[in-house]
Amino acid sequence: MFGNAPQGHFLRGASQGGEQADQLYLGMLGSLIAFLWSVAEYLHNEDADLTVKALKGFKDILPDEVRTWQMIEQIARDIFHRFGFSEIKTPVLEKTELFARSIGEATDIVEKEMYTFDDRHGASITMRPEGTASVLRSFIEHGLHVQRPVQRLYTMGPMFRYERPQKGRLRQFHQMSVEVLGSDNPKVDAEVIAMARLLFNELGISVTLEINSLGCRSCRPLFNSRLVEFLKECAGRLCPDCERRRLTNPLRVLDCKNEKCRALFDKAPVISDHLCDQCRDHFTDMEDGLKLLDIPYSVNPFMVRGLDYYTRTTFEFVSNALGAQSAVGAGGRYDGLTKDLGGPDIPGIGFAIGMERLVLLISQQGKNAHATSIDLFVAALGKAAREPAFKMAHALRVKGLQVAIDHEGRSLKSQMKQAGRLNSGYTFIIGDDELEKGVGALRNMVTHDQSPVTLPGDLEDWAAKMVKIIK
RNA sequence: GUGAGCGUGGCUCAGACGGUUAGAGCACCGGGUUGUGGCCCCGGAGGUCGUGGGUUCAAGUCCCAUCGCUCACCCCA
Repeated sequence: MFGNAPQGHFLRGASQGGEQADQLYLGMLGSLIAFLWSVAEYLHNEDADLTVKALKGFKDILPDEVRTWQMIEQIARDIFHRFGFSEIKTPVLEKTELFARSIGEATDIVEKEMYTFDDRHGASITMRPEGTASVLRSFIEHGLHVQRPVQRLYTMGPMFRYERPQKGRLRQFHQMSVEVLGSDNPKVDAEVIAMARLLFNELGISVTLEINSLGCRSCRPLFNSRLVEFLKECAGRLCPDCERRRLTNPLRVLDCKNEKCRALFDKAPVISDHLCDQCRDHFTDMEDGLKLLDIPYSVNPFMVRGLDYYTRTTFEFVSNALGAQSAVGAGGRYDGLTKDLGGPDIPGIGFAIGMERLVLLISQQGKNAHATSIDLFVAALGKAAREPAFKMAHALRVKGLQVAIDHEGRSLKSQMKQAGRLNSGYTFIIGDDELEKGVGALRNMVTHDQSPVTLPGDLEDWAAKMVKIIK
């Protein structure tokens, strides 16, 4: 913003400073003009707003909203633990190769959405766009499959994708994701789906479940080639979007909302007709599992996932209250992925839930986070009371109470107001009178009862006594 | 990457056909109660009307540009 100001004027003036006084004078004048110039330029600069704002698509989660996040996380952890899952935390940065190999080179995520850059030694690294790849990398790297035949893991944290932000979609977003590694049993698929279902139920939000099977590496190619062939016959009669998708992402075409396209697709090949025997059995066994647990669902043969690693079971929890980004949670089976990442061939299934979308739903229909509250507000009146009050507040905090205190020397009325705002259970009032008598006033903020409490001789004993009264 | 809508105190928004000191509610601070919260009443602080330019005697209002936000396409959690 000072970029166009004349440069080097000071040096010029200084280096020739021995020559003549008026030259020095001219140099100083030049400096002054340059300074005024840059100030004027600064004042006229259209980017003169000096406030630094968050990056596009990156959002602050303010304290009020954090309470909702904490509630979600607490309920989620509780449920995951009930199902025998353990938390794992992996780094946000990984080698770019990890995602290229797992998600797929040709996917939108890898092609144009990743935050990828070279580190200081020129190695290509990427901020994770999703969680599964990292968890599997860690699983393989530490040989977790050796410790236990079936591992149940979950993780929570930020993910990054460079997309145009819109409702329910940010560049930094957060997921809770869950992985079961080491079993290809279809009942595990049903169990994992049931767990997600339970989480939505306990959060009080209504979502519908859609399931599908994408087949495996032996039967999907056949379906794919039939589909591509079919679409080739439709060429020219499809909507522009579909004409494009026909070549880039054939499965997506079947999901088109255009009526003319839909009419054409009546005769399109359907994945369920092309599943191999094992895949079909797997799917029906999973359906049986869902029925056994009374999990309602619908089969959506057009459901397609944007990550290449999915095989067989895929599923999505959708809501019509989210705008265009209707999926709150989604996942599927990814048998073969560990092998692709250079590890042993271990089957797996998992899902991810988008936190921001969950929060959006909860704000509309879900259960509210508890209001925050504290145990006690210590109100000190007058200079003499402040130091003892400060010591008492600390002693109570050491004993485990949630205590607030005001250091600004405000009026009692103002301090009472603060206590009310903080939802304090009690207020302890100490002023000159109380100091003199050695007795403070403990006010119950709910019943308005006020009772005298002797000021501490021994701080610790006193604090212990107070805890008994208040708790 | 493409398209549309919107930018006025911290938040939600009013501001007729351009016209003189730019308003309200919520929130905040103080007072009414010489030391007692939520309700009520009174007062206060807080805005270069996103930014730059243009038209005009006069621009929050009209025009152009630019930046930002939002929603949608695409794609995904």
